[in-house]
Amino acid sequence: MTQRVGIKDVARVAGVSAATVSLVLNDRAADRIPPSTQERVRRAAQEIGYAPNRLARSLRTRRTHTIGLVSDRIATTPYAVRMVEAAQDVAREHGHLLFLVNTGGDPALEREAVAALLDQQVDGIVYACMWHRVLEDLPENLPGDAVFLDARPAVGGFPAVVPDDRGGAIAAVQELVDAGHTRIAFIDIEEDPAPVASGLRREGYLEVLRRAGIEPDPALHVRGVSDAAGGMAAASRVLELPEDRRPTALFCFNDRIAMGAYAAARHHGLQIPTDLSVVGYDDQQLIAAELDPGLTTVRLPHYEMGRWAVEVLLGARARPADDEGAVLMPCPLVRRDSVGPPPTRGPGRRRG
Amino acid sequence: MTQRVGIKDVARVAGVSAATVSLVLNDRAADRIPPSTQERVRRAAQEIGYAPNRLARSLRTRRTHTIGLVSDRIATTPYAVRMVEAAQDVAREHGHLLFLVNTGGDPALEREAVAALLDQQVDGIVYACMWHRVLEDLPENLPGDAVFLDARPAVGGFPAVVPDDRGGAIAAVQELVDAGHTRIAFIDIEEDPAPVASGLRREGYLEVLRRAGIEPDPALHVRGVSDAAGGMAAASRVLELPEDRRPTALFCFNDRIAMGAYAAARHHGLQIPTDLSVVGYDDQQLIAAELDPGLTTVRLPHYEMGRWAVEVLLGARARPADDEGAVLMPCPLVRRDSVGPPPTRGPGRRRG
DNA sequence: TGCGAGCGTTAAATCGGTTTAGCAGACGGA
DNA sequence: TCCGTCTGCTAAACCGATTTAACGCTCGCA
Repeated sequence: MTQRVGIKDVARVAGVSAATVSLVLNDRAADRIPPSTQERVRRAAQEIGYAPNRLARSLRTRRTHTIGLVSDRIATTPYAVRMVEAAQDVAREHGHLLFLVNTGGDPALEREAVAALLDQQVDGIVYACMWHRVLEDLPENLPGDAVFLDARPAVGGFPAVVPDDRGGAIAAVQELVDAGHTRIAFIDIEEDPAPVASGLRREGYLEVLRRAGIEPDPALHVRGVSDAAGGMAAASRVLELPEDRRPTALFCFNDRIAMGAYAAARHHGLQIPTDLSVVGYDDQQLIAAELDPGLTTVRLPHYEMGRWAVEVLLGARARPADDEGAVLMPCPLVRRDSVGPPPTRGPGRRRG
Repeated sequence: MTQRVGIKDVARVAGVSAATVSLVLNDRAADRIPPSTQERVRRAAQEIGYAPNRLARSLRTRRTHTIGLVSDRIATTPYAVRMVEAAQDVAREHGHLLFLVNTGGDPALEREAVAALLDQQVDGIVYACMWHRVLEDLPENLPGDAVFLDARPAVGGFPAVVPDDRGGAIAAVQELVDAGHTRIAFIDIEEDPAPVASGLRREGYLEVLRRAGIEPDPALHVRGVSDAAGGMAAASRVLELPEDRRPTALFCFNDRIAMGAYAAARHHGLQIPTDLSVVGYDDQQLIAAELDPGLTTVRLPHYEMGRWAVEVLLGARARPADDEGAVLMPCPLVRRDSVGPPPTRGPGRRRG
């Protein structure tokens, strides 16, 4: 695993000094060294397969061309994995290597991870979370130029990017309103404390209703445990409402809830999308694309956010001003086959 | 992001030389330096918050305490993500940092990634694949002490770990036989070339039938595209067989296929597990645990394999002998609720 | 002949540690 | 008193690159 050939070997073969080799290979030679010598050096390097020891280089230049991604669990759960992919892609595009550290959210481990990365002289650190979070306590050794991904520190001054959950919810619910629905339930998740996304998506939901002049019905906002079983239970509750209060469409907090909603619909003999329309959130490939019919949902822009974070970190994208707050990345609607017009025979439209 | 305090600062504060500081902090002082001095040095280091620059240290010691994980896509797909988690865990336990590189399977990128890691002087490289694969061509610059994860190089000499697909299939099908089934279909996937796992799981399937004295019925081995729709189509084909040839149990190549099999069962008015038993493979949380009823499946030991690979790489676990071939990691059966005895009224048992 | 300028190249310092060889001083024994 | 040993510490080399200051040479010109 040791580096065989060094710059001195190249120098010897080319019949010049190590300094010349360095100059040539780093294109600092410009007009100081004649093309003939440059050619000789390059050929020698090529010939003996020279590749500079990046450690030595970094020690001198104080730039390692490495960055660290410290996350709670994103690299180890199937949810937000594309953020890692994006981070890696951008790193590679800029000739950087990516250190990955998972902390499981343990503050002590986080501190330790940041310290280890700093000891390695990384050029920058991205602090990423699996879900949209607001962070009260940060590792106190986090460098000032860290960038936050899918998380927003309570204190200002750090660039941060989070999904536009409110906007995504608006798109989702608008899709249902556009299809003619007026009785739209929001199958939220039950968690304490309520996740940031929950509040924001609810806001979006209410916003669309308001714009459409639909009076929100508190009975249509239910909560369930965030899995298919929970979604099934919660969805059942609204589907069992008396016919005139029953929703014709469900906006589900996430795709797993939606998966449960599908089961509930089956249970109640309702066909999707003929009798009931469903929209999810997250666009989880393993669910949304595999359900039958395919689930219309909102995509979390993990890849885009990952790119943004590392691009800002590496200076390839302008750092937002300190007082700008977190950047909101749009969540696009992904249309599949779970939305249709409300059933004509069913609970009719009231105002829409 | 620069390191403020260096070893010289500690030396100055403690009133000794840098050499002494180094000796003390690396516990090479033993009996050469009196406790009082050691104490003084340590206190000074603590006081000014000294942490050694790992780059400089590595340059001298020729050990970076970093390893590289180059993979096709594991870090960016929800499937085998736990391998990354394991790799990271083991790395941390041994005081190492993990470089992550995804190549998407592109040989040029792979070569480039390996080169970049070697330039960084990593202590070792794990070459990982998303699925159990046999590799014909390796990046030619891969160091001789690389370890393979979920992949087996065609050439020998490299430690490698893969899942025991044959054993997992045996456990799965045995579970069905033990429940009393004799007509068991294998819903395989259709891919060209056939994945290694496909052949191995088929072997396991046939092995159990043989042991149980059940004549394999070629009509019960069908293939479909590897997603829920494909699984539904393929499962439908066997469920539409005449009643006396129809299977009472399905062994599905993976959980997505099984998800489709659930849909097919519903379509044919069959209740799981009363009318039809189903076993999957992979134990994909998003599917197996969320289906209703919960899917009995076989777990791919991603975490265990990831640990194994990095432990071997770091010498924490004995390297298998060169002629041993790939290590087979057991795939445990995960019992949930999709297996029951065959229906009594249904297609009866023939020999079992 | 002497001098300055420009050209091509390199010696040497540097980054921040580790490691080896050895120095200075105290002490003990002959 | 002298020598050897032991104790406690440090100077200096080293890892492998980058970077700066400057050297030697040639050439042109006065």
